[in-house]
Amino acid sequence: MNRDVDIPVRKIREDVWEVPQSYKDYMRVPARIYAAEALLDKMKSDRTLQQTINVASLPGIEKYSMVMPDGHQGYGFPIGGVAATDFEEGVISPGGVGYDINCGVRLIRTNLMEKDVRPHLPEILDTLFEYVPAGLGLSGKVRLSYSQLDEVLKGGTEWCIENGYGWEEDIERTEEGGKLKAANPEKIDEKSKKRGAPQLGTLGSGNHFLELGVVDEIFDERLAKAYGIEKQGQVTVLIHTGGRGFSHGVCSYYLRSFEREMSKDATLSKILSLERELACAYLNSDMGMDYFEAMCACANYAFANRQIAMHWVRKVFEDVLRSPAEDMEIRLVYDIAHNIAKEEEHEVEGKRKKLCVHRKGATRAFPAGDERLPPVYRNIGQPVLIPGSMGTRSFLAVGTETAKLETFGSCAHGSGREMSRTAAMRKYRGSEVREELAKRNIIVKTRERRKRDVRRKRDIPFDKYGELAEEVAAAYKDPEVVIRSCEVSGIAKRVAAFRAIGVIKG
DNA sequence: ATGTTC
Repeated sequence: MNRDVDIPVRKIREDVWEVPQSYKDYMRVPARIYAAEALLDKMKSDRTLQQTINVASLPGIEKYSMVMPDGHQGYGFPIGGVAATDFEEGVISPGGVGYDINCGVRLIRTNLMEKDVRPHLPEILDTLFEYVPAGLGLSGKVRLSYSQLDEVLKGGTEWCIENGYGWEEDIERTEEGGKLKAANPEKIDEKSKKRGAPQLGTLGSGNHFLELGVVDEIFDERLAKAYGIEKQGQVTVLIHTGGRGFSHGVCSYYLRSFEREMSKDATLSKILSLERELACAYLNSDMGMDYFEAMCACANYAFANRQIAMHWVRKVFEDVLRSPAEDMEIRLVYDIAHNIAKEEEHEVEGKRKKLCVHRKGATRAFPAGDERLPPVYRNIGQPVLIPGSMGTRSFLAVGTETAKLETFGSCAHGSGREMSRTAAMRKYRGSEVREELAKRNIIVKTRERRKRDVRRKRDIPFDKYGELAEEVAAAYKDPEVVIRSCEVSGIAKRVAAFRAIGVIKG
């Protein structure tokens, strides 16, 4: 079961572990694991540790190849992987970003209380479901021409605000102001543009969701208040989605191109033979920079996607509750990317360096005082969003000095999968998952499947809510364990917890 | 994650 028990892992301190660079000759830096022992043991049952070790072979990697407490096996990099490479001499790797570029989360607060919203919950969810389509391959309500799509790719959240999809204040409450300046629409292939143009403002599938919740517990009153989180029972909204089919197309396109290019370079050829999924290109090369600029465009698309979804949340609350969004104080707390490679400066061995920080299923977590934070949060610290799964709590945390010093200002991004989708489908029935949540007063809305649309697996009976089983809480790590490990290792500090009352599941 | 197999 535990295939990686032979890897030498030594304890650095509570919930921090290290595999020395000397373990393999291709490692350029040690591998670091931020996790409680039980989480570390789970990482040994799949390829998580081996993948973290492989990432340590990337040219230009600084300090450590890291994996966060919710880490598990992914494509090339583990999900939960963090790796920073020298921007001048190092490489960029699409596997260190993921297929869903700028998949991320947005937390919204309101001044409404659970009792105000409960009676209207079914209507709110039904209406939201119309405005923010959930499921594979669907089109959104915003219709874009190709030239408008290019404007979105360059402008991100700014384009949304200029075109009536949000408030000016939403911009500074989004990581990087919702706009990566290096974005270049010309670096996107036509096929991805065609696929992505109609999908803006859609939720997608899998673990993507739009969730109405309430404040369940406040751990730090001062910070919570600064983030607009004031009391138990206060209604909040979480949106988890990313760059849709658009980003998937771009990632696939560049992975293919990278593999062809790598065989021409001796150093990169070795990486390709070690692990094909670690395709990469020097940032200081045409191919590397093309991907970087395309990836930034995808990131802007995803920021815009979540911004437009929030716009519909404001509109639906207005329509159903018959009150202006301003009066209900439907305000963005923060929007954060958790699948991205960012140009950031960090201190390495006493020197400030320009790095490419890959966060793949990992969240930026800057502490108070960081000059890159917007004025509203500069003296408070960056809000860190760690959503749970269906029926478990989600957390709002804050970045720490330890994170800044050790993990290039990064921490966990959520609970992390623990059971494969197929395994979850075999073990649980979607309808039962839905009923169990209903017993706990959590309404789940999702696209119902028709029998003829579902490719039958012989041992799994048809269920119109079948896909819900893939996202059952038991298929994920317990978020309480993940947040504890973030705190014990020192890379984040919890501020508040939320529990869901209504979920639109993608 | 994903027009769930270019």
